[in-house]
Amino acid sequence: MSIVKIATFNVNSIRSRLHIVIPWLQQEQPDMLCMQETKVDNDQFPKDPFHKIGYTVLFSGSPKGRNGVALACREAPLDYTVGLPSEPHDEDRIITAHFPKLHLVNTYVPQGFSIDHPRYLYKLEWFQRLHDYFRESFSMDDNLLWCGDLNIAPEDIDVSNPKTKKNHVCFHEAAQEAFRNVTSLGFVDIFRKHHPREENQYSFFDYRVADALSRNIGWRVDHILTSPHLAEQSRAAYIDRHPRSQQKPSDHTPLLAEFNL
DNA sequence: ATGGTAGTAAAACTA
Repeated sequence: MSIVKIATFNVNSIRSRLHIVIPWLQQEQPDMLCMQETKVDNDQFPKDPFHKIGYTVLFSGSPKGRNGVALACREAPLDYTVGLPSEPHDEDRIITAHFPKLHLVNTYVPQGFSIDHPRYLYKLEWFQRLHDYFRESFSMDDNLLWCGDLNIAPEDIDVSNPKTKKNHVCFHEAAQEAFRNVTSLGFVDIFRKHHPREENQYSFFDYRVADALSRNIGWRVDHILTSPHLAEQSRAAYIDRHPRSQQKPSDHTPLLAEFNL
């Protein structure tokens, strides 16, 4: 049995965040780092810096220069796929990797723009398509882990001023319901398991809010969720605010979880 | 109540 450390981090452009991500990996030494919003097409992904510090890196971007997901790991997976099985595949939003001891799904869920916009409907449908993917392609009796920037704060406790955010696409009731529909398959929120009812724990701080970090005005929209059996093997979960204090930080900060596997 | 910043890129568009 060994400790397996898994992290998720919306890097908001991997090329602009290498000065944070590479030293952070060397210091924290997670077994797997799931990244979102890499904002780079596959032919331009900076894989050499990861290889030089002993990490394999898988990635799935697109020519659009937005979205993009990646997975850095100390040991390469048995195999991996990108995209959802249903149309449109959104290969720049989801990467699935199969390891000997667990199955990992790293997602960048659509943000939604505004609750009266077609992109919000797309977000709600995306959660449903993800639900169908989990139900059809995985067993909740396996060690299954779903993580990433899920663009949803599940409850009032997960945002600074819940009363002012009821119509925000990352807090609106319909989005919360669509998210709960996925977690109802049996997913356990690993951060909440270890910090029940703990307030002021956020993973996203809007650049446009002055001094958001020091005033702790943020959102908990990045998550690590697992099947019940894997949750029983979790030993810790924590948000690492340190990278948010670096030069040119991402607007998100890493979330980590440790498991006895 | 609006707009605030940072990324992609090369003017808006996205978050």
